[in-house]
Amino acid sequence: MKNLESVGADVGSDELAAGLERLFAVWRRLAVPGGLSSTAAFTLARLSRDGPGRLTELAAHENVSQPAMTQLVSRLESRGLAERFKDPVDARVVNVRVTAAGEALVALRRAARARQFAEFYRALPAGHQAALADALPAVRQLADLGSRRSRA
Amino acid sequence: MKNLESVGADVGSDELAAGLERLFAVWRRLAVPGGLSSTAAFTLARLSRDGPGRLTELAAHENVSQPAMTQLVSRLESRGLAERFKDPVDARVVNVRVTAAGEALVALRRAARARQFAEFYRALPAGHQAALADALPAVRQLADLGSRRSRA
DNA sequence: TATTGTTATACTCTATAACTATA
DNA sequence: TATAGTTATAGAGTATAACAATA
Repeated sequence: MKNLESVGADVGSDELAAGLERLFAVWRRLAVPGGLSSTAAFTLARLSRDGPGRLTELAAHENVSQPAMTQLVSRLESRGLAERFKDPVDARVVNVRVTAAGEALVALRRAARARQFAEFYRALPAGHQAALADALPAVRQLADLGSRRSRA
Repeated sequence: MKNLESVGADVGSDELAAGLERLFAVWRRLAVPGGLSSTAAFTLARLSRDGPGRLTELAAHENVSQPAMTQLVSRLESRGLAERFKDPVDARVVNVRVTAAGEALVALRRAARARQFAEFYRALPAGHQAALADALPAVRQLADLGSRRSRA
């Protein structure tokens, strides 16, 4: 446990960011099935995780223009992975949800990535495996913090 | 410390993969300067980190076709971020290295991301910060394992 | 009038196929 | 012949601008 008032925390954060940057570079190259673009994959995963959402909200969340999201949703819809449905209180709004096929694909992709990640994980010494397991709650909270900010 | 022969290790790995998936969904949306495409950014960062490389090797490493890398390198070159140079022993080969301007941009982008990551990090309770700091060596080794496999 | 979403158009990035130069 | 890279061409994905419908 370190002194919280020292700059130690900040230095650790920079080094951690550098490590995650490298890990992400590895992560993004993992082979996954489905032939989805990066934005399509993340949008589908987010719909699966957080439930249906408005088109505009999805666009904002993925840092993409509204027309781009219109077309992305159309692509997902034509592949049967997601579908539009009307909003009960505002006729302008288009809501989007994942279909069963979409859920299945998300699960398939997640499993493929998890399988490859497990290979690396198993190659780590026990101490490192334990350290990662101990960091899982922190990782989750970081993800929560990041998701929350994006909706502000 | 857990029993290494149990399935506990695998379960931990799957949950970890799910947590990282969410963290990377946040990570990829962090605002960074420079207007580089995803592949351009990762290629430049990799050249900066691992030194010069052959064009074909870069294409393979980024999971991109050789023509795509030819054009990506041309774009980087026209922006002054990277440059081609001849191989001393094989005239067919094109080697690529980062320029000083390229290094500066990589550093700028890294710093921008680190700054935003630090915000989240500081919002974590001390215990979670410590857990992440303790996991840093494991994160680095995971990144090493992933990079190594891609060159096999 | 402001907001939500779509359509129209152009640009960037990528892949496949065909080509050139060197080994 | 095989390998390294480039050029040619086409398709996917995105942005900006202009539009339609609803609040």
